[in-house]
Amino acid sequence: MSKNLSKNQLRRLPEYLTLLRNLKQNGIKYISCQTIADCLNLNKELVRKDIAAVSSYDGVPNKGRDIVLLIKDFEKILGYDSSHNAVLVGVGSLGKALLCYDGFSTYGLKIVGAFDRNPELIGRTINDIHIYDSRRMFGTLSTLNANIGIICVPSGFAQEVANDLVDSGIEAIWNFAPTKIEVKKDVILSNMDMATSLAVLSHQLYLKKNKRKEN
Amino acid sequence: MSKNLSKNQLRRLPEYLTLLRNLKQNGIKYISCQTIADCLNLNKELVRKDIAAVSSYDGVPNKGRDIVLLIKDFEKILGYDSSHNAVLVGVGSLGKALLCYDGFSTYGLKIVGAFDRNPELIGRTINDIHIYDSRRMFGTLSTLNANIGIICVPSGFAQEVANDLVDSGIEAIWNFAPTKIEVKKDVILSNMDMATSLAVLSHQLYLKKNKRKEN
DNA sequence: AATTAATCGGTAAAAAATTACTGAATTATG
DNA sequence: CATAATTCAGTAATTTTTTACCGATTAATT
Repeated sequence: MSKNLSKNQLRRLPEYLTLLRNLKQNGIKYISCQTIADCLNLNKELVRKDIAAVSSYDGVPNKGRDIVLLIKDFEKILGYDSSHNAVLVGVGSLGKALLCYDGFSTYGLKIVGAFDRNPELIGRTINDIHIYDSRRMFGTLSTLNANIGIICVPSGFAQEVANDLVDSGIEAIWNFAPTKIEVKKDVILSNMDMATSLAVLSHQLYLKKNKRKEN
Repeated sequence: MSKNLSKNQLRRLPEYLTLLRNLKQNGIKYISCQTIADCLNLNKELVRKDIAAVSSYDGVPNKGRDIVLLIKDFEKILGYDSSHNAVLVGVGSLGKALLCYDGFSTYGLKIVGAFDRNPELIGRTINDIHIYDSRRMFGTLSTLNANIGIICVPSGFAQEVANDLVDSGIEAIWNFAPTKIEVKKDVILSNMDMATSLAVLSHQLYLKKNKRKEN
């Protein structure tokens, strides 16, 4: 079980995990790399490599791997086993949506508090999550025991909020604002980039349109 | 200007575009690949390749490229120039958030209608976007002139909704539901995958934690 | 007007990722 | 109990992506 996963590999892991969880739901006990590859339309050798990098034990010939153990390996590598506490900053439309979104627990994420600077929101509760004054982040954060900060403020404030989070001792930032932010390199940063996701789709529409013109 | 962009390239394009738009805001007129590389912490040769694949004209030595023209090239390749009309299906917490989100126009996307099957929502309007009965998708969709469908329903209904959208003649699907959906191959599909984004972050937290243990 | 400095595009080299292959091991089947 | 069918791990080959290099070109400077 190596720990040096490439970025591409890391992108595939959640797909495997989703599939495995589904299969387990359907009563499957053992799973082979070949089967996974077929399900996800991937090359079987690629899957073999990925699984080998994640799995803590060898597969069984003509049988595959115990799906329960494999899921555990994935969850461990992805850090989904030990639940992470997160705080969300910026209770606007997107922020509210995320507070109400109940799917995060699947990924071992729990939102334990929110911050905003709007007096009308401070003190209120959304989906049992308390909203604190973002100007008092430093003190509040330490009591919440959170190590992930979710940024949902408008682009113009994202960097400022990131700085505050870092100053308050956060370890990782998940940025939903459509802008680049910079943090010192021992802080982990992941961008939830709608632009990128949309770009893939939009570019293909562009190609399709041009193809039509040609004909 | 080639049109065969690799997936990695496609992922970088929105970053370039965001940067270029920012620079333009700040009054920059000309931009070189070197500068772009420096700003984004990328290899300059890589940037050169990417720009060459997108730009419709050559750069000027010792000067760079006209930033306005370059932005236009990006917007064209990404399909952001001709505005795409989209409909959103599933006006739950996330769906509402997206309806209220005003950043899509930056990407040439306009939500022209929404669908839900909840009678309390049907007929209402959110952010000037009308909510229609999702059971009457087929007829309604044709009047809205939309070619992108945004799926925001719970996982269990995502495939069903995708089928309805395809049957109603949609060209592309942007899936926000945390599940895999399948469509016939002439329909474009892009997943807005929070799991993937979170995985990157979560895995690094895992590595960090293990490192601490070692010491 | 000549020189300098910086950029470009194209090609070549290096690195990384993916795919293919091979032999050994194990379960299931006849 | 032997055979056949799968699967696995590890290595090798291929493809793709990224990085480096080089001569030509052009704007700015003197």
